[in-house]
Amino acid sequence: MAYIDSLAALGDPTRRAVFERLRRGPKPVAAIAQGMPVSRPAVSQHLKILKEAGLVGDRAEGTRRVYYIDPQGLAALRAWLDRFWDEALASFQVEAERNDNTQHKDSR
Amino acid sequence: MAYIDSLAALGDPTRRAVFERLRRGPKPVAAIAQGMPVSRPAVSQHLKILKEAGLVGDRAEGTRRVYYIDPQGLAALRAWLDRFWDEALASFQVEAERNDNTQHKDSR
DNA sequence: ACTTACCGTAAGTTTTGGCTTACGCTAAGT
DNA sequence: ACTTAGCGTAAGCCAAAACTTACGGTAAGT
Repeated sequence: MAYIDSLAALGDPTRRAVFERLRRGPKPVAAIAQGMPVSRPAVSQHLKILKEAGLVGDRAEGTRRVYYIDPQGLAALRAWLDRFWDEALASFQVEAERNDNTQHKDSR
Repeated sequence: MAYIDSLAALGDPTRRAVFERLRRGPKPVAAIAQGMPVSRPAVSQHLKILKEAGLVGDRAEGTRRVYYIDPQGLAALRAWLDRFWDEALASFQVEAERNDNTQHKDSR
């Protein structure tokens, strides 16, 4: 259940900020931490969690570590959300019809 | 930015469990808390946060409060995710082409 | 009217988890 | 070889937040 870790990971504001900084393309850690209100080690810790959640990947590039968004993690989250959406909407529909049947007299 | 609150809300495991119990349709609080490892007041507090995030709605039904999933909250989350998906995939594509250009000699 | 079922909220406690500082490792440059 | 840049990890601290117990309030049933 990768979507579970994804939601837990994206639940934190700073972690979401880290994640969104990779939206435009891969970045080394120092570049991500640049201008952020937290220290670089803090960013590293967040990246670790994001990686465990399958949301980002990393590669070594000399002495620096370049992180990038892993489309698979996003895909898993999207899949969960879509499935949830369908089910919720279906039950919503069912209940709407149920209300139509029970209220015979008046619209309002 | 409703999606922010949505992600923060769904970040907690028990809150996600509460939310998922409403997937099949509306339920009163006691029914939601039924069989959960936490107390009923805890569930109430989680429902409050889910409501503030726009993920659930509630209506009074006699002495009980029936909670249900609010499609709008899910829609906001989906919108954010889709937008993010597009951007991330685009930058991913760009980088893939960049790699093709820099490696002239050999595949792999 | 009295009781009971159902629920929200307050207060207080405990636990989670995010952050910093300190340290160690590897790769590259001189 | 020595230095420097770039990161990851450990230890410890602290604030946020999740949970429990206790209480009060409303609606329905008797």
